[in-house]
Amino acid sequence: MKELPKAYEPKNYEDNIYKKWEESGLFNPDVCVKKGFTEPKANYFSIVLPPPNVTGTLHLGHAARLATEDLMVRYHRMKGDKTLWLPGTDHAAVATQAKVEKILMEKEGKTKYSLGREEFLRRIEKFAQDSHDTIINQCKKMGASLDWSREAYTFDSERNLAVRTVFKQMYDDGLIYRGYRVVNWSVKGQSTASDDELVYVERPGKLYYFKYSKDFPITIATTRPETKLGDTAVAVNPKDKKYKKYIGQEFTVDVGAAQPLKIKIIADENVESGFGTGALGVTPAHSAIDFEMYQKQKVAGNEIGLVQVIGEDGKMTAVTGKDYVGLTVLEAREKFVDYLRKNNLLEKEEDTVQNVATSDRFGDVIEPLPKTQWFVDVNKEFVIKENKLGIKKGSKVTLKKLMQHVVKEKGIQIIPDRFEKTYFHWIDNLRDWCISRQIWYGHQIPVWYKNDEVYCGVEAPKEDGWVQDPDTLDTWFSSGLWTFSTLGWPNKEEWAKENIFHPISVMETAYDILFFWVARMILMTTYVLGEVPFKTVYLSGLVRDEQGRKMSKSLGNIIDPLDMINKYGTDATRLSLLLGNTPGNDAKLSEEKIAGFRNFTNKLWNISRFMLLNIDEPKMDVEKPEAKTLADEWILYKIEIVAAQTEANLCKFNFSLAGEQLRDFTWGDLADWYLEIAKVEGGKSEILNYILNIILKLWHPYMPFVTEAIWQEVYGEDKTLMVQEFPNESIGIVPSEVGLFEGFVIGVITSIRSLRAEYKIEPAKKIGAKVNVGSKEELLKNNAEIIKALARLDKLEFVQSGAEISLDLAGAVDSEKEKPRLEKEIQEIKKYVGGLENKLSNKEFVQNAPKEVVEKEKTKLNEAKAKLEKLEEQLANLK
RNA sequence: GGGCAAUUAGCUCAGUUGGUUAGAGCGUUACAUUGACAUUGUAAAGGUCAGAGGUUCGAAUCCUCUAUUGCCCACCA
Repeated sequence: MKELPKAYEPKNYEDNIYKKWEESGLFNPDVCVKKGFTEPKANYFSIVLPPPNVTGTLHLGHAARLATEDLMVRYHRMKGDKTLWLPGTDHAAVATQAKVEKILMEKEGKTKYSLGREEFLRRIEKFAQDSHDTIINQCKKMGASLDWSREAYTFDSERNLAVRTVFKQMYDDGLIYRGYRVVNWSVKGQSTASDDELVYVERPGKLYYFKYSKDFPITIATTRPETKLGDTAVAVNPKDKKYKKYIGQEFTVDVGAAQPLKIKIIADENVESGFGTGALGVTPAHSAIDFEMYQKQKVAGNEIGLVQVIGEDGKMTAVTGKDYVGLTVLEAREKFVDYLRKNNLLEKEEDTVQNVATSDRFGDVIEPLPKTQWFVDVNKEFVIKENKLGIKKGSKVTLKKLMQHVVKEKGIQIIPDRFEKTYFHWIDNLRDWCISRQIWYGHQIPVWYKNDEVYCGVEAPKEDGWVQDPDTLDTWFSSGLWTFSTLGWPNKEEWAKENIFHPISVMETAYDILFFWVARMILMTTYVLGEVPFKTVYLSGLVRDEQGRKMSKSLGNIIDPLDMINKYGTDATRLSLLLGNTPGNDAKLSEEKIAGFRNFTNKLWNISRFMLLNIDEPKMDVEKPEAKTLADEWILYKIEIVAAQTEANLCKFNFSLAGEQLRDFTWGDLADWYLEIAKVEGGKSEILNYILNIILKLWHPYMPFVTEAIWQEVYGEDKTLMVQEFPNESIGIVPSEVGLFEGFVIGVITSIRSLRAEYKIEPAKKIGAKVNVGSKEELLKNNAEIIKALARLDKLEFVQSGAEISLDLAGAVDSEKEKPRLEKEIQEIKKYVGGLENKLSNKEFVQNAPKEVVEKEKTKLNEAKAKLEKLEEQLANLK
């Protein structure tokens, strides 16, 4: 007989257990094969960890990723799949650089420029390394069974090679180009930002109605008067009668700045006649939309000019003349409005709400500016090579089409599927992807210049005199390669060995990076490998606070997973993230919830403790034992059901449901009912041993630490639960019989209760009836087994005599209340039967519905009829 | 402006293709507790399933509209 400590203390076990797991090497699929836990030819199952940024520490979002993925990985490992979970971290270029810059300024009062590129990068590297170590240790705290031998970094040399290789390939295919475009410029960050990195903020603004000059015929409206110094056209809707006559005309207007403006009147469909004055001042240099108009005109052979009036420093440029140059945007705005006012050109000022684009990383207002940048062309056709996407070799495709194709053709399944719509919608609106950033920390663009020559290559050109493009790549460029760059690509040998894990089985991530990351992986992988990056995308919701708010420092509502682990243990923290959620929906989390799961962890511990007290000699491998009593049959049936359900739901990604069913079984059926019966019946060593093993295995993917702790306490520290075979018991009893057993248990419990009352004995405590058992007569008549079973509780000698004479089940049924209930039920069933008969007599239904459905309906009808008879009989008995 | 969701007990949420009496956890209340577990047990109270209409023998579930909330995309000059 083994005895466990009275309560489970996570701290006494967790770190130790993790260390042992790690030392065993079993997180590595190759080791699992070598040690014989996995068949060499087993199916593979692979996940890559969405690499956490090296800027921060573990937050609940990470914890949720780790818990969910570890759940899948541990399940598949136990099932015998060759299971790889690949860890890594992200260099998060902009975020990391910004953070280090901030620290540098605060601690040393220095800027990156005063340090110089090289020294600054060294500082970042050091920061990244420290931060990396912290976050890796935190992952380990969560119990994540990641294969650390394969750890990768988005900015290490292997990944850098992959990035350069892909860049070169895309460049050669003409999919990457350098272009002069209006980009999102962050003055504060001194860098571009992609469209996805913008956050729109509503601000009160003013809409100014004005004319450029007295003799200009059209009034225009703007919220940004200062940019009007760079206007080169006025656009109107071609259908607008009011302005039609002006289209094509050219005006030269003096606006009090250095140069008079040359304004052409152009037509563009995108101009709404109803908004403002129906005419739009076109500023090609400082508005993405206007720039598009400019390009459209250019293609049509109508050059309208482009004047940059705001510089990268956020100040007015020299072209604006001595009155304006050097002024900030706001100063210039005031000055220009002043000018308009003085010259009676300002017709109206209107208060509006402006939606201003700000930089996600730096927080400042984005200044659209024209700049030469690198872009990925998503609409350019190229010839596709051999591929596994079901597209004919040699046909012409675009990156956009590839991205649409794989999801449309179900090469990739997105869970929940409503996100497919979002995905398509996003792709429809996708514009060329600006991939160059003016940051220092990142993959430098593998392009070199010499005089007017341009060279793109995986390696630098050998001759002297070439200068590399100083820009670096958007982090998502390297993240997009993550599923295969971590598996050795483009190193041929490595890739040949590791590509058995590609495509990744499941990409599990929160829905907020569907576009940033998931879409880009699809883009990159289909293009580079002609293969999908993953078969399934499982999108989790975000973790929010109790009131559904985002967790943030300013709200002070952050729950630190490490605090929770300290207080309640890792298993409880994991459960709180896994249970009570549905995919794609945000989860609300509170400390109370975690505390609740701590209670459950301890409950499982004590269930095991009790079982062990009643197991003679625990064995790791136990065949399914014989049931000696009906209670045994019932619990053995129940555990089979729950094992089957768990397996099915884990396969269907119903992680929450599976866990809840397991919990209900463990706490409800097993602890509250069966173990209580076991106290009375006794002699259950084998069955308890069998059940203990199964529930520990079933729970292991959810609660790896407590289950492993119990396992090792019982079977020795050299054993590990982690690679035990996951239960796949076959179900030997047909479900219709379960009612009988349920009835049995209820009967036993009810009877014990009343016997206790009647004979004033003290049988097992903590027993009670909670389910309606039907009438006393029915119970006695239909369930002779129950009486026999009661007799089998022979530890209570007097039960036999009591049972034989009369079981007082009063209280279970009140015939006064029972009668109306039965009548109501009969009425409803009659209706139900009527409906079914109706349906089945409907020829259209019988002919058109699938056979199984018709059969199912017939079965339902028979069942309902039987039930109806039974109920009518019951009612008759009552009368 | 376009799209996607949500609305079920005091709170947080389930509810698997429409089916008999809508569930769980937490909270509340009452009772119990000596040997697995107070990190416990048994029970009770608490729900016109947001509202209105429709389809159906039958609707929390399907359809339409309305209201409220949240999110995503686009951006209006």
